[in-house]
Amino acid sequence: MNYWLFKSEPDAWSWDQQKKEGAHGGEWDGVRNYQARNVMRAMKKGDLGFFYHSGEEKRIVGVVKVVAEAHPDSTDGTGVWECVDVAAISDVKRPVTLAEIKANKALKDMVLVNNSRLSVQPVSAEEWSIISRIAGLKEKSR
DNA sequence: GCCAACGTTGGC
DNA sequence: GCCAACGTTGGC
Repeated sequence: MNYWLFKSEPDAWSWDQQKKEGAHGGEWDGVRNYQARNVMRAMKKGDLGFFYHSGEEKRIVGVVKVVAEAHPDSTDGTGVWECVDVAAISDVKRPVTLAEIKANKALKDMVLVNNSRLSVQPVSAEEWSIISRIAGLKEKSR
């Protein structure tokens, strides 16, 4: 099991919209960055990810599950870009802000802290554990 | 609104 | 293959 973080401007694609897609989920489409694409290629069905709102909010607001592994992005005509499908599985009890993450020494190596521009990121098992505890997540979505 | 960081493009 | 110019992202 690996862990990830999906970043989105809520104006472009919000956690509410993600939840409305239900358990079946939908494409994490629109990514046009090779590094982010490669991160998605490494994902396996059943992996978990944090859903992060960038911009005004700058906080983790939910947890998603990878429900389909990398496949061509239906919004791309060139055949270059791929995406995974993700489904919302849980709200966080308490959102975890970027400020909190930055203030936590154990999280100083997070990609979110060091390469904030990467829109799809890996999260280590340790980082996942720390944040999910702060977020008040239930055991099954850790 | 500004700017740093990063990626892409295109001329050479 | 290098690098300047430019565009975008996202935090502040």
